[in-house]
Amino acid sequence: MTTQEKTSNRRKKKPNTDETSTIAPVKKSKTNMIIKTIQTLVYDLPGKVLAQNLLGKVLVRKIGETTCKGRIVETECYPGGDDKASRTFNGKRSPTTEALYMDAGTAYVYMTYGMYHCINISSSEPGGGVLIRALEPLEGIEDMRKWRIDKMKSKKDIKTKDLCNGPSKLCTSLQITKIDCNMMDLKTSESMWIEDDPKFLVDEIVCTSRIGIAGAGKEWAEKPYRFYIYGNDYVSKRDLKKEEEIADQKVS
DNA sequence: AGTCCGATTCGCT
DNA sequence: GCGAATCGGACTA
Repeated sequence: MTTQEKTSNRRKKKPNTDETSTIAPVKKSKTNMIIKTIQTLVYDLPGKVLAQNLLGKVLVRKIGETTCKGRIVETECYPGGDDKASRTFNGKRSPTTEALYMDAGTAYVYMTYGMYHCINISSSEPGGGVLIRALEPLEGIEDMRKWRIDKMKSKKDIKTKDLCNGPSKLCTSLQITKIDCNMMDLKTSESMWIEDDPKFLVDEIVCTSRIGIAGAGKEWAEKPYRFYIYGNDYVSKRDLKKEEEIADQKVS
């Protein structure tokens, strides 16, 4: 099957209307073959739910003939409204944040520190989005490495583990830029989308505070709006104390 | 027109 | 661990 055929199949799938799960039900036919009803992901959910649902899913990026894939292992939600850390705090609108007010499942890509990009996926709240903070590289790894090293002065080698363990690292690795990807509809785009991976089970989710938003003040900086896959080695910053607590619970 | 600053990363100490 | 890099856009006057 060509990649184009795969893409067209993917787009024919029916949307999942069950808000509590995005895992496809597995049915058995008369011949006892397993028929899997693969569904497109549901994006129209509150950021806090979407952020957790996205864990374990696979972000796919096509650049020309190259396909890169990475499993989403770390996210943060920025729900807007009274969240001071959100760029859409108090419903503030500007040309740059417009993607966050668009249909859930729209990519919001912005430049930060004058040289890096970050990607969010808009959620159901007006002005709400989920930041993708880290991926486990799965496919196209050598291309990711090449693009990352190209951008560095030192040109020194990068371990696979370090290719996508940060929001701007993953954008560089997957060539996600504002000019190419902002306002992209991930439900219909042919160059970037998210796939379910029903074989991959998220064992446990670690929930902790968001990173790099001290300026928003203590109350909002401490909100438990960051989520990552427990024990995962591709996460940008692990909270080992939280992980220990989870480990203790598992034992008892 | 001028100022200020960031949802980060890199390279060096 | 710390400071520099680097620039678009929001905000002020």
